[in-house]
Amino acid sequence: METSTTYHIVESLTRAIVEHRLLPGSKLAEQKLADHFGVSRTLVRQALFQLSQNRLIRLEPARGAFVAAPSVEEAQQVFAVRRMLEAEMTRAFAKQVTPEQITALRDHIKQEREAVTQGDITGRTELLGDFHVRMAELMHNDVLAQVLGELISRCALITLMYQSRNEAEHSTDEHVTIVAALEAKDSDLAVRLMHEHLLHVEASLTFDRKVPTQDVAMALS
Amino acid sequence: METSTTYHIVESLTRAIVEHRLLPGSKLAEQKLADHFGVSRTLVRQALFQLSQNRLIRLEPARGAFVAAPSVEEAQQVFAVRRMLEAEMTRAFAKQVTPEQITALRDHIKQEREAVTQGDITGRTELLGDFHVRMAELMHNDVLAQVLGELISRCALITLMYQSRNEAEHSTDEHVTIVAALEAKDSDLAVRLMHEHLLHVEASLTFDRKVPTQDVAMALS
DNA sequence: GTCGACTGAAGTGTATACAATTTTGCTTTT
DNA sequence: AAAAGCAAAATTGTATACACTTCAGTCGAC
Repeated sequence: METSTTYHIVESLTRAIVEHRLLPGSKLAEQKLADHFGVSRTLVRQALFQLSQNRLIRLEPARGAFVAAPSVEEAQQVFAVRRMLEAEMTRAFAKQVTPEQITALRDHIKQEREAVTQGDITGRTELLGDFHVRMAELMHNDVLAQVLGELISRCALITLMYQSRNEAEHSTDEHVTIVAALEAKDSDLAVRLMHEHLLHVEASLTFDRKVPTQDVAMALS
Repeated sequence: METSTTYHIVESLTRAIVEHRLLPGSKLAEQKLADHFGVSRTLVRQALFQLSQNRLIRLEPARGAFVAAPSVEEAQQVFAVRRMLEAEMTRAFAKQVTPEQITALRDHIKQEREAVTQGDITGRTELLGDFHVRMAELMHNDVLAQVLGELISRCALITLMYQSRNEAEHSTDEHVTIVAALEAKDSDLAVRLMHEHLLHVEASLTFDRKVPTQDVAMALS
């Protein structure tokens, strides 16, 4: 089936949503999008369906597509799942870790730092999430990498909404300590650090919840 | 957007694939399906896209849709993820278990036994998988239930291919012991039993691998 | 003045038409 | 006889047309 044109629309809309150029609750009219991208509604509908699978928009029958306004409760559930999954992933990783893997993770952390210092908000959020996916990839388990990727992108909207620069730096620091524990093959420590890391990230999200912002945005659209 | 008609097509094709009335590798021509269901290609294409997300078919650009032939390696990766996720799920479940939850799980096991004794192969495979999803639902974590459901349906094809009646009975027995450990709030035991249970299921799949069957089917179609 | 029904505009859901690609079978060549 | 090339048929990809639902605004009744 088709991929490239539809994929381009998906990417474009994803960026717009994730960069908050499209606010939660906004209506995404098919014809307007079709005109904007210079294609027919057919391709737009394919893209919208794909975005709905990514939870970035929600589709209401006969009413159309709307930018998703993920609830904090859903994000908490996602983090509960991530703690379950990533704790055990970390344990398995520590048991089969190689020097090359450590190097790869340290390289990744370097990229994180650059994004944080340069104030690249979208980039840093993506990289902070990719650290976890990178671990899965280094274990050569594609399924794990994909499931984890879906979980992370599922609350990317929320993460972006609430994450401050301070917290981003803190996350990178924690990544460093996790890699250190992995290098030392101290699996119990690595697992504990990963668990706490995910608790910290979740806590930073739920603290300063700006729920009103969402609702106002919805009302205005 | 639309749901009911497309959903019907998805369900119908899913059953056909899972019941091996459509063999792995078979071509799914859009017009033929459209004629069969009495709808236009538009709805068929929507259904096919959805099935590709469920990994039941794979879409090749400009070539069409084919029933998926999942590899044993992929199934092994799925089971690795399930062990990570479900071990921790079981631990969390044991810590907050209520008598009502135990009753619900025992009810489910009763259904499993009926399907097994009646020789309902498709039903029993579905129910054996649903036991695990049921646990997630009883924890009131919708995200967990959904992720687990996707993982399980992802290798439903393989499970169906290789599971014997003996193994189905064994699985039900293990479910019983897991529930018993949960009732006793022995979380370490429950976790260990769940872990071993998943190892057993995976082992039963990889033992008598009939890989040639797949390839022949693909060649013939 | 407010609430409710009606009417037209706008938007989604499905079918069909057309364009582009792939597949197939025949012909031709070596 | 086997392989390569070509043309027609079949199939997928995209656009458009039409039906049906939802939404907005107005008019009328109370």
